[in-house]
Amino acid sequence: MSIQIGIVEDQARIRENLKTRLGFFEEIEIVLEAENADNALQQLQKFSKLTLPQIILMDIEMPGKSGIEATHIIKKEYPEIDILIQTVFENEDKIFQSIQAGASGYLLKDDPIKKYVDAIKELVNGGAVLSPSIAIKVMKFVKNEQSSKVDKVKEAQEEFSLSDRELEILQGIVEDLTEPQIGEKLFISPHTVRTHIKNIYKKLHVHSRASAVRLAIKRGLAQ
Amino acid sequence: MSIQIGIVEDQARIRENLKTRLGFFEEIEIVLEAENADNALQQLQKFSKLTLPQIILMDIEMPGKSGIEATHIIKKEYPEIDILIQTVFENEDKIFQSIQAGASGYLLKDDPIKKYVDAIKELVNGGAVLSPSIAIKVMKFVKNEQSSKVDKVKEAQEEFSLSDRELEILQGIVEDLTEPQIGEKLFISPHTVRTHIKNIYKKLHVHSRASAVRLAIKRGLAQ
DNA sequence: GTTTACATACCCGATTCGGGGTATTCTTGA
DNA sequence: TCAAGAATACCCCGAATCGGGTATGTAAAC
Repeated sequence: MSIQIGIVEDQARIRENLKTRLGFFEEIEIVLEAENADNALQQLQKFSKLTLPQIILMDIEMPGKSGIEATHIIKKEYPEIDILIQTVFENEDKIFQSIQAGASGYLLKDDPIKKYVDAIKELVNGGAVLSPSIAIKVMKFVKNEQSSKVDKVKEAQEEFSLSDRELEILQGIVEDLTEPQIGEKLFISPHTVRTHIKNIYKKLHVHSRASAVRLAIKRGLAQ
Repeated sequence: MSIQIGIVEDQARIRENLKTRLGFFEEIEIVLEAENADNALQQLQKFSKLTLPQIILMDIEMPGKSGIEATHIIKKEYPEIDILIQTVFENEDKIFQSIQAGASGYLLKDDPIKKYVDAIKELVNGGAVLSPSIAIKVMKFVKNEQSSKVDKVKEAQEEFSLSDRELEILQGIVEDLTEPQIGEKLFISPHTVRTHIKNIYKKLHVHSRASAVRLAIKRGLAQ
């Protein structure tokens, strides 16, 4: 039972090349080819549910709708189709937009055809495939999203040159404590709290509690 | 020039198995083997900078320090060493902890040896490698982290039963506009703004701008 | 010794906010 | 028709914040 795939690629030379080379693999059957997204979408309408391609190789840069937009639409109307992006783009924008659109794989155009075949097989088995240079960017993203909370606070504290005391006062602001309440908590006069707040606002370049809270949360100074 | 690797794995049978099978590849040279993290760290101290292994195959579950902890330490003291996790664990906890610790690859123990060799080569070339069933989890994570901003706002708006107008007023609060300024912007009286704010606070269960801003940002109602 | 940063403390007037209310009109759904 | 929600508008008053200042003492670095 061969794997039915589609190829969406605006450049005829590349499309024919892919078709030819993938055609050598008897476990792969090309059932759709399109030169742009709209053409692909039109063709998809003519398939019955049972004969839809299982995987579509999708270019990104095409006239009319981009491959990313097409991915959005296909994943919405045909969720069972897996999209394997094939592209020259290694920049993070395109990578993350593709993932967001629902792509299950991201290969580069200069990856060897063997990699394409392996990827197609993995996708059919419910996995995902990332070219190594893409995988490293994705892992970096994951690492950054999960940076230790403590480290982030320290970094931001340094960025804004806040003293430890000022960070404590800021925490009181974020918790919506009044000046006297912060004073009570830290065993200082409300007047002292007021003075610290003025200094904090100066360092953060804000003029109100609302702004201070917003910045503190967005920049990792508080939760 | 062969690739120098290390193997850290507590189970002797698996360690020997890996060693034997990888030993068949002449582009790979095993220069370190350890039954646990501490042993590996001790051995690493005896290498000169020039002879350190380029890649370490790291198990996760071991007595004493886990492979994840060891990865942390190694990436800190020997940042040029790439860590390839080899493990039975497919759960997200372990995946993300490993990535956070600095691993460049994550393979499963039942992946074929060919995949190990390919992964080793890719890591040396500066890429990263994820087993397909791991890649799909990572991509899901990325997709979730990047959920459409518009969708999130709508969901949260519904969660708090805010009207469209109330959402606009809340945006004005987040932007630190005064009541008269919000009124000017939306062509209504400051009194009207005041009334909307009261309604918003009731729905959000807050009592101040600071709290409203904090909640709005944390819950996706505003940026 | 001097300077800077930090922590502490205080005063004052102006402004805004917050919460207690009041009210009318329009739209939608039962 | 009625009720509820939304949008609009207004009053009152006390509380709290904000920004302009003032000041002293300590510690560390030059």
